[in-house]
Amino acid sequence: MTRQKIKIKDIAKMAGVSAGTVDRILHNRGNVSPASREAVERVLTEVNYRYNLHTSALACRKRFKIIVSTPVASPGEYWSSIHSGIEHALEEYSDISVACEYAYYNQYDIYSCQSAFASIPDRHPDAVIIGPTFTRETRELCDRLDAAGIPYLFIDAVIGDTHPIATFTTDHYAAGFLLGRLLHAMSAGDGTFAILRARRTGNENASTSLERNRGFKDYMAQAGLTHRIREASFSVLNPEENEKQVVEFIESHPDTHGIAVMNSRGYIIADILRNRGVRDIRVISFDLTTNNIRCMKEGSITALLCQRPELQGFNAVKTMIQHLIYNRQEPAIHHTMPIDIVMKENLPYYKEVAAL
Amino acid sequence: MTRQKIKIKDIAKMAGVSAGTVDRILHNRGNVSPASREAVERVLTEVNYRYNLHTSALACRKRFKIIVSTPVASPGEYWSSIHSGIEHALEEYSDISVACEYAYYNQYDIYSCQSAFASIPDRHPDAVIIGPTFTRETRELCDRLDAAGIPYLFIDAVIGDTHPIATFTTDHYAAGFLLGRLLHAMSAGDGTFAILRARRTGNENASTSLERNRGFKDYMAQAGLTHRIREASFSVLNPEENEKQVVEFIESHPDTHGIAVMNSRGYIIADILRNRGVRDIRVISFDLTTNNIRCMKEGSITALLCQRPELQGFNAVKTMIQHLIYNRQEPAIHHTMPIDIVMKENLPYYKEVAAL
DNA sequence: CTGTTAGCGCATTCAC
DNA sequence: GTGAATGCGCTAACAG
Repeated sequence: MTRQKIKIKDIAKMAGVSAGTVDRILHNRGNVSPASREAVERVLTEVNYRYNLHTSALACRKRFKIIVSTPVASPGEYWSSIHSGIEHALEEYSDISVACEYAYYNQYDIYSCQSAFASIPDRHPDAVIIGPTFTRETRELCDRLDAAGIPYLFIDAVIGDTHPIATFTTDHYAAGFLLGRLLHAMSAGDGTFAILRARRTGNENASTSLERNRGFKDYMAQAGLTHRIREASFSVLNPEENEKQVVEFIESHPDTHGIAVMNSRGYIIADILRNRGVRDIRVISFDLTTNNIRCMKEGSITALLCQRPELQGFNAVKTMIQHLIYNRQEPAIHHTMPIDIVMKENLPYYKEVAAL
Repeated sequence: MTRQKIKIKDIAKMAGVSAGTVDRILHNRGNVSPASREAVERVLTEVNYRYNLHTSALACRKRFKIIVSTPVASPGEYWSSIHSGIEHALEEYSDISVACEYAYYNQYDIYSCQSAFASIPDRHPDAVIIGPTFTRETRELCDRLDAAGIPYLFIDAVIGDTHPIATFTTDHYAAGFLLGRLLHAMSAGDGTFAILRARRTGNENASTSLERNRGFKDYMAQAGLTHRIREASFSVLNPEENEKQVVEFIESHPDTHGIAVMNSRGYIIADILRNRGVRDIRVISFDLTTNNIRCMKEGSITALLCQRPELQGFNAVKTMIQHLIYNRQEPAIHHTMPIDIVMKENLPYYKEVAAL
């Protein structure tokens, strides 16, 4: 069981070649004879060589610049958690010379995205981490990065027809389905379920909530409850208007048992209900944002579904660093993050950044 | 914002001493004049020195031996997940020379624990990771380790009057409370709730289930439902006896809406119910064991509460490595793991070891 | 195409 | 108590 740590020199010796040759083969650098390649590759199948990221980084004496381009992060909100995961990873890998620069855009303003993306290739990053919103703009950026040979990966959402080295997302459909299941499981009797949709000016990246909606409705259909779904929308930007609409909805649907809010704006609904003294409607929404946490502590939000944004950010940086140092083409891995069900009782233990 | 990376040489220069002196102060190795110490310590309060685990490990060229002593892990069960977290950490920190040796014991046999623990100090480990069961035996081991100056930490449970460098546990009380909340939220009407307790020969470490029980009952009391709790026990070792008892219980309590199983044996109850065609009783239990996962997929277990065993194992090793390399007394940190609520719908995303 | 060799950056350690 | 020398595992550069 004492599996010795295999080093490049060991492999070289076993294969009857030199360390340099092994290095060239490991990194696909070419300039190797078929005979050497074969010898080394046979040894590699026999031993369990784990290459050493840190010394490797030490020796290659490069400094890497990663540009992170995501929607602007408001403190306490979703993207801010992703960024804290990114910062956490930079700490964890602080022995490797990586610096992150940010290129934020306004996720409701396509022009801001265009201008943020336009500058990225000119800044000559070694890699780019993209939190995409607009399909066309993202695709254009990716085309330019592909052309320049700059690796990139997606975080939170994926845009098709691109070539990321990895992706980190949640299965939003499954999350919506789960929301349906939870809301149903927690609601007795014949009440109805409302989907309250946040209206927002501009081209909001709706695909996330659309997927969640689809999942939710599929659950309800499967449970034979489609006829018990009501739908309405409320405005994020106009609180007064908003409150009126929500109250109106509730009053005209007194049999509402549960409300699903398919983005992180659950607190808006929860606050309105609380202010009106309505306490028998369950509200389930998404993401551990400051406001949602407050509402959960107050009891006005029953549950939140969360997608480990810190871990996404952390792993994005980790993966990119490994790619940059190992510098070898590998098939992209698509990571699907866990969906955590958070309630008042297990909330306290989700605060810390999930380690590692 | 370009926080420069501070190195030991920088500190030495700032304090007007040599790098060697800074190193000795950082690691509390003694042989430093008070003047130098003070100078260096003042600099340390001013700059944010992050010491570099990997170069440090590289330079100190030591091999560490960690002994991991836990209950025997059956494949697919709780301790096995902890061990996979440990193995994962060894991979992640494979640049640092650490080897783990195991010293398993049978958690139902106090003698096996005694003999496993007895041999540990003689094997001269650099550190010990303990998954404790028996209070007295553990305390004796810890005394010997304390005397020998060998650091240790606890995983999964904590024994008092000891001096671990860190602990990793779950708040079992909170988990029991949450289980009560969930079971209640998911059960309409006036049905009753059953606590089915697994009976086991030998001195089972009951403190975990006791805490869960307490939390569960406190939730029920708070919700004014104490009178709706029923209790019974079943035998883990005797399946036939077992089935008879459970069936009897169910039949004599036809108003049972939900069953809480306060350890990972939920599948035993779920299987019995399923075989009898009982489908309207919710079963909630603990841990993502193979059998519980199967039952959740089949729909016979409604939810599982889980405590990230992989992460516990991972972080235990990570923390110990940092301690060994940094080699400096720091106050013990007691980590409380998140309690994950896992249902059929979010189950698939919990399979992978939570990264980093 | 391959072997050799000189660092990389840093913490440690050993002669003074 | 100091400062210079050492070496970790790997890569890059170069001479063959």
